Amino acid sequence: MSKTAKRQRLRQPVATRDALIAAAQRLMLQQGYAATTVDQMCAEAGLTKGSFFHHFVSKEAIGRAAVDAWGAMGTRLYAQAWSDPDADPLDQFDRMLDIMIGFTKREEPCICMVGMMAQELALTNAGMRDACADHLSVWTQSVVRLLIEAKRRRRIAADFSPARVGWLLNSIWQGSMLVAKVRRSPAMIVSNLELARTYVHSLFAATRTRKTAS
Amino acid sequence: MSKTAKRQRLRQPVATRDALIAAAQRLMLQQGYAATTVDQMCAEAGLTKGSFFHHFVSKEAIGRAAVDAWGAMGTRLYAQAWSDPDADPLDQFDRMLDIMIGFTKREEPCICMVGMMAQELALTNAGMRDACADHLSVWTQSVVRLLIEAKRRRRIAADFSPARVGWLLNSIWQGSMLVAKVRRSPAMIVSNLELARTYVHSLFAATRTRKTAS
Amino acid sequence: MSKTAKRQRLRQPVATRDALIAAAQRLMLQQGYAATTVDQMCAEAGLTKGSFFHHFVSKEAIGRAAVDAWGAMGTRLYAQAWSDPDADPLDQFDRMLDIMIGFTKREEPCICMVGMMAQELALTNAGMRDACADHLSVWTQSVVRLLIEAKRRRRIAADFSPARVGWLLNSIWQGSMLVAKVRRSPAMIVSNLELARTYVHSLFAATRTRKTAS
Amino acid sequence: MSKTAKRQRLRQPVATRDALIAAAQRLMLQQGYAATTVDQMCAEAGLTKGSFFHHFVSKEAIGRAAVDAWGAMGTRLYAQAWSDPDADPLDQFDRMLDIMIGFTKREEPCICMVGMMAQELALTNAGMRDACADHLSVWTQSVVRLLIEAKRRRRIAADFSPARVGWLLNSIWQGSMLVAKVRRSPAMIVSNLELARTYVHSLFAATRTRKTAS
DNA sequence: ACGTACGGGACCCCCCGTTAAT
DNA sequence: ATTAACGGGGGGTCCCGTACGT
Repeated sequence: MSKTAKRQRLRQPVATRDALIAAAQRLMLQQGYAATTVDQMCAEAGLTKGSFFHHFVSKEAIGRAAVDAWGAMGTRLYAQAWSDPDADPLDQFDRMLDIMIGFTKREEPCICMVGMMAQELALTNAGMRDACADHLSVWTQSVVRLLIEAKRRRRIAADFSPARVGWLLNSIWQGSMLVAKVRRSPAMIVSNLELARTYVHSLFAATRTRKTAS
Repeated sequence: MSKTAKRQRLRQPVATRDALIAAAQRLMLQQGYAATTVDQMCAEAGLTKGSFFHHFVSKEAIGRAAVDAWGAMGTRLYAQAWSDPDADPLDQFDRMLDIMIGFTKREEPCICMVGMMAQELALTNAGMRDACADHLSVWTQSVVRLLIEAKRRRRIAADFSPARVGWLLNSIWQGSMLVAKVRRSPAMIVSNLELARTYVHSLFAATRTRKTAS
Repeated sequence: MSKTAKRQRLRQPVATRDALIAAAQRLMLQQGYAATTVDQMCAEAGLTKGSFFHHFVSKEAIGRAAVDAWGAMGTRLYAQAWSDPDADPLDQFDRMLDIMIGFTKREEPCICMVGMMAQELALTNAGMRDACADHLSVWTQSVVRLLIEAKRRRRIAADFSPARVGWLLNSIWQGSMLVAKVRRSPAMIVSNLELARTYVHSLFAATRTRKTAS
Repeated sequence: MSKTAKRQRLRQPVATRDALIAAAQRLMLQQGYAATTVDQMCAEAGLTKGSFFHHFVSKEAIGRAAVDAWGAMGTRLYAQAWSDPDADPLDQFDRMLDIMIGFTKREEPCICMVGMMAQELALTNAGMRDACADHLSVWTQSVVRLLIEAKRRRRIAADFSPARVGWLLNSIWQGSMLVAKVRRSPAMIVSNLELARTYVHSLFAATRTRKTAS
């Protein structure tokens, strides 16, 4: 009894797996993929290496799982912005920016797992590269959809390509986190997001505040 | 004879050192810092590992030297844009964007050593982080100077902070390279840079043609 | 098959660990600490280097374990001399000297692991130094206890300090092994021990034969 | 001019050689032979490795030179004790012990280069072993000569072998330095030497103080 | 006499993954 | 599901020694 009890810590494979993924995210966000060792992840999750390879066939596998979990988390996070499909597209866009800004206020430095893995592994690990591309696309497509919808509903100041603007916004977001990390200036991320907000609004003829006021 | 056959290299320490740095840049741009081994760099430079540590005291040292060399290279590259101090600031800005666009047309994927090292090491290597921050600042400051000068010479559409815009542009540049890498879409970098160009121009009331008129 | 052929060892961690310690003792006694490599110890123990660090966190750790094992072995060896607490202290002392003399008759050169590590590492490795000091103290204290007891039971020729004499004896023992090693003269150790025996006896007024008379 | 001046630091090959030997002694006394690197010795002596191998063909060569220099130094030191060949042998012996005791009072820990190298290298380096044996013999023979002379001049309490006692004394001296190093107790060396003094005096019928008094 | 560039090698450490057992 | 023991195989570092200028 006591022996078997001691031996099997949880018997909750899902929880154990999630703990490993969380450990992978923490460590890889901090150190990158290559510098993070399986032993470190095991230590963080409180188990041993033999157990690790029961849940993940390789280090690469947990890396993939960690980015995928991160992508899903991001999708859930942003989903709050467009939970109301009838809301004004620009309002939804603003809510999304606010969510991003909120993300920068956390204690940990504002880093994106997808951006980390993309930068480090894109040229050497095609699977990881494509996974990162997919996660970035999901978010970008949401923005593009918003912009298309806004174009339909509003007058535009000058024509623009929603897809191009969507990718620009994603690039700004990723680049801001990167640059802010070395500068240790989370405030710069907010600054960049606000400039992006103004930019997007400027694409449309009437500013939103005026529109709602009118 | 057979012993003396395995002669030393060229007795050109500077060339050897430069070869090592070039190898470090090539490999680290491709694989990242941690995944790049000293053996790989030596093989690329045609040197033995025993000799490596005569030129660099550690792997970290060559990493630093490689980013610093990259930073200097970038500074030289951009310097062409503002070689003529009397030129119109916005023209200089456009030339700089053209240089960047030209950079994306090379055969190798468009990656920045500073951005790579920053992403991977900012949180674990303070020295590298600060070096990267310095290199980013140098370039940003050049842009900021241009914007300040442009503000003085031209009418502006709406007030803006040159510093904030400068960092936004740098974030766009870094983020574009990051995102383009996973998407394998160098065209997206050009798209983003063109949008940035339009954005900056839009900050000023008068078009550039007026300047020539004045 | 061919893969499973290279099976793991015996799955006897204790035996493996002991084999490693024995290998460490053999090699370090022969070559010293610094000149002994982890590879050599693994080869002697029939283990691979990769496995070594599962049992010992570092080379220093196995060095410590090896001296501690040596110290324990010595304590067991000497314990035979004072197994009978009622025996005459000088008889016990003589038995101890006989045990030492027996130690010099083995095939291997008569060397003490504690003395080896002490000489080489005392000034650069405080942990090892203190461990060696402890092992030396244990043995010295046993001798000191004997001398104190002998003083109580016998008349002394002239007053002496048991502690000082105890450390002198230990110094003779260690110094004899050292000098005998370079002279390749184990006989000298015996000679020194016999002189030490006579010296200790001379500290007491009555010969041992009187004791049996009393 | 200035170039050649800078290039050849001393043009005093003997001084440079001596500086290297002194560095070797300092470092090897501290760390042992194997742990001392050629680079360390060069740094201590203020020159570079290329120059080192001009003076010594190998690391082993400087090791030998260092022990030989140490042996010669010891011989000079002890020679003060028997500078007057007509003096009483036991007085010369006492002076020698006083010189040894003086040696323990220095700031550095009391260590003997010969004992260090002997302990570490006796079983792996026959040349070094024999060199150490020679240096130990030289000193022992001086003591033996003293004891033989004393036996001729004085009445002895009981017969003894000068050679055996000479080697015992040397063993005490070496063992005391070894044990004192780990115990960080230079006082123990003095204690041991004083006990040795008393022991040697006890070999002769009349104590010296009485003899001079009478 | 002395310095610099370099070669070859190996040392300690550790890393990813597997196997057998519980 | 979880663990400990273990295997290969580098990774970074450094070490001793040499060749070759000056």
